Amino acid sequence: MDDRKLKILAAVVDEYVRTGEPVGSKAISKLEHINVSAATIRNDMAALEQMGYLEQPHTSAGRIPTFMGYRLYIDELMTLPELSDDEKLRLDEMLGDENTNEELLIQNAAAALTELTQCAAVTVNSAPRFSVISKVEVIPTGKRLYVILLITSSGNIKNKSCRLEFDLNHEQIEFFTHYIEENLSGVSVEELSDEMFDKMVAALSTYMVSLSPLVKGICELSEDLRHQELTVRGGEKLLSCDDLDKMEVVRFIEHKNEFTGILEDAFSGIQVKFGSESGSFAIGNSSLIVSKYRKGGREAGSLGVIGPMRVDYRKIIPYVDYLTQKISSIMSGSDDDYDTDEINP
Amino acid sequence: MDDRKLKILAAVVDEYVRTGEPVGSKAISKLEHINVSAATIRNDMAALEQMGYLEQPHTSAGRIPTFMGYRLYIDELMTLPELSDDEKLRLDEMLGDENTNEELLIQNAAAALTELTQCAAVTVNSAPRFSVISKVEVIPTGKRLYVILLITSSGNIKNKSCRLEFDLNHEQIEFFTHYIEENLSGVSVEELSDEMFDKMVAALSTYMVSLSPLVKGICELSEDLRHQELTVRGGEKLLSCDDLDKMEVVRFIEHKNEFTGILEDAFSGIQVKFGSESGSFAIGNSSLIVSKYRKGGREAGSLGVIGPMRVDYRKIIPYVDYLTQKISSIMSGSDDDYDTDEINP
DNA sequence: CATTAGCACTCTGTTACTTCGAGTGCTAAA
DNA sequence: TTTAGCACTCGAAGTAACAGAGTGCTAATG
Repeated sequence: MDDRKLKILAAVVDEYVRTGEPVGSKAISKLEHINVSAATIRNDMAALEQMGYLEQPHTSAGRIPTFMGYRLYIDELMTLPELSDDEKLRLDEMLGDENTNEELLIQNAAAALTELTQCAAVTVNSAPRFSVISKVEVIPTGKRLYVILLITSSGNIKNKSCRLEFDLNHEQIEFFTHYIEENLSGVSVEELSDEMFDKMVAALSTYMVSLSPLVKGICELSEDLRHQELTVRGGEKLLSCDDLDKMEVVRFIEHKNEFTGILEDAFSGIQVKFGSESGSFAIGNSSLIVSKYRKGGREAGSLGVIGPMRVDYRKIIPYVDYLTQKISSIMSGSDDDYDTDEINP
Repeated sequence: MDDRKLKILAAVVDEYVRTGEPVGSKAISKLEHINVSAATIRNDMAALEQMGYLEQPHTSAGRIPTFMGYRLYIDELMTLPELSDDEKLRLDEMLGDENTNEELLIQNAAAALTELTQCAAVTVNSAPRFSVISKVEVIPTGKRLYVILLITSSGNIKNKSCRLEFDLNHEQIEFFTHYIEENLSGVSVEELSDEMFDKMVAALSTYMVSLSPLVKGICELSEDLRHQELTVRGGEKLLSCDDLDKMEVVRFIEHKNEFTGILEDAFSGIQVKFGSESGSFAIGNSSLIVSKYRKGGREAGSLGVIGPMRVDYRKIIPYVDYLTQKISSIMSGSDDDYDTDEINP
């Protein structure tokens, strides 16, 4: 693989991103940093097409990058400019001051991204990989009616109303909550499984059959706890770019919560994924640029941008990068962060 | 206003809904129940256009109904066919059996509507107009950390975590919950206002300043309680009909919760609203067909369809009507319905 | 007087044809 | 190996012609 060919590929991507038109050999040859003739470029472009990095919409049109082309560009070729101090200042302002609450912080970041990139911004809260159940509480609220309260080490609280067949006395409630806490405290929310609850129901049934609705309730709450929420902001921007299928866009926005998985990937740092690359992602020809933010050293969520594949990566990536880092540092500051030792004193 | 003109207007709407093309005088004259010549119809159509019920996309095209035309058609002219037993059976099946839980019931109804009408289905839970606060609970969960629990007569439960500046002893908590319950129990959720909470903060501050975060928390919870949720299902159907602005569709789906108001109208029964009629509704040229379902005699939510204005009202209205009635009767059956007297024993 | 038949006119959508230009691949020269 | 030149291809855009649907108007009819 020629060094010049890589240079030409990068130039094609840059030009295509800039103009949106298939780019021809002549346009490339006119670029400052390219010192070969159009004919040479034509030859190289033909080779790049052979190798699968470029394609022609039709004979006698310019070339556009393929997935492989973009991939190579992003992973190896692209040079990322530093954000200027002005830009950083602007982003800081859009994010809000240090006192902004966490949810608003994320919302502001998303708003900033949509505005600056003219794409849709997406956010997800991370799966609570490290939080554990720290407290269970059962509160009578009416005739045979009880509210279960489940609190995790990360400060998440869920509740649910349960109807039993008999009323419980104080001791029974004590026994139950103790039993549950003994079995669940310290267990990571992620590890909670239906089988565990089945076992507990079985074990409790020797004591009192009618407690099983409570266990079932706790089981449902633990599902709630694992639930991740995805938000989309500025989805309408995706309609203006016509390389995206509008149906798919709407379906994505409507069923957004089914796609939390894709924003959650093992390793951290900026990631770029293409819609058609991973089978899992809904919008064909789309591109997802996303990074994680952390809170007190732990992954707390992801923030990113969805746009067409033809998008200005060199502009967007620094934005996403800066914002997630800034958010991480704000969230991990001296603010009130829930922590295990504080919850269970 | 001629009787024949009304007949012609109805025929134009019917034909336009059926074919999607502007309808001309000849097409109308061929209909069975019309016994006048095309020329006569032309005269009447010109008159109807004068009166604002019809319009021409351009000279020498057929006529299409205006908002006013649709409005008149729906309010006065349209004849609604009864659902056949087969259709009713089909709807019943799609709804699920009597044991289906309430949320699923609504989801199924929405799914049925999207499938049968090829439009988007929308649902909203009603504002909790009649529910009142029935219980307040404060639970210590950590160092200076408390969970507030708010329970309403309709079985709605909300919680929130609060950090105080000092720890509270048992008596203080007792005092606080009593104070709150005394002031709030019996008050309709709808009536809760910021001023009320301000007063309470002021009153409590003589006793203990540091309780104000708790009151603030309850205030926020009461806002949560008033929060209505709107769901859209099958929104992508709206993209295929090209009289709707795709941007507006996406914006609507993305910000759906800002539109709960429009589905909530004073009187009950089937309602048809046009996007452009009421300034409040997002999608121009759209039509909203909606009705309320009830639970135990009280409004519990609304269910309906959003489509283009050119939609088969004679088909959709009976569907929405039947489904909401059926849901009401299922929900008001012998199932476990929360009721005030059961919650506060 | 309301209704109808007839007719000239208007406007759109479609098809066929042409032209234009950008871009290519190939060949031959440097 | 690179470059200049050239014939070729293909889509986009523009034009003309045409068919068809629908109208408004006028004059005739019961």
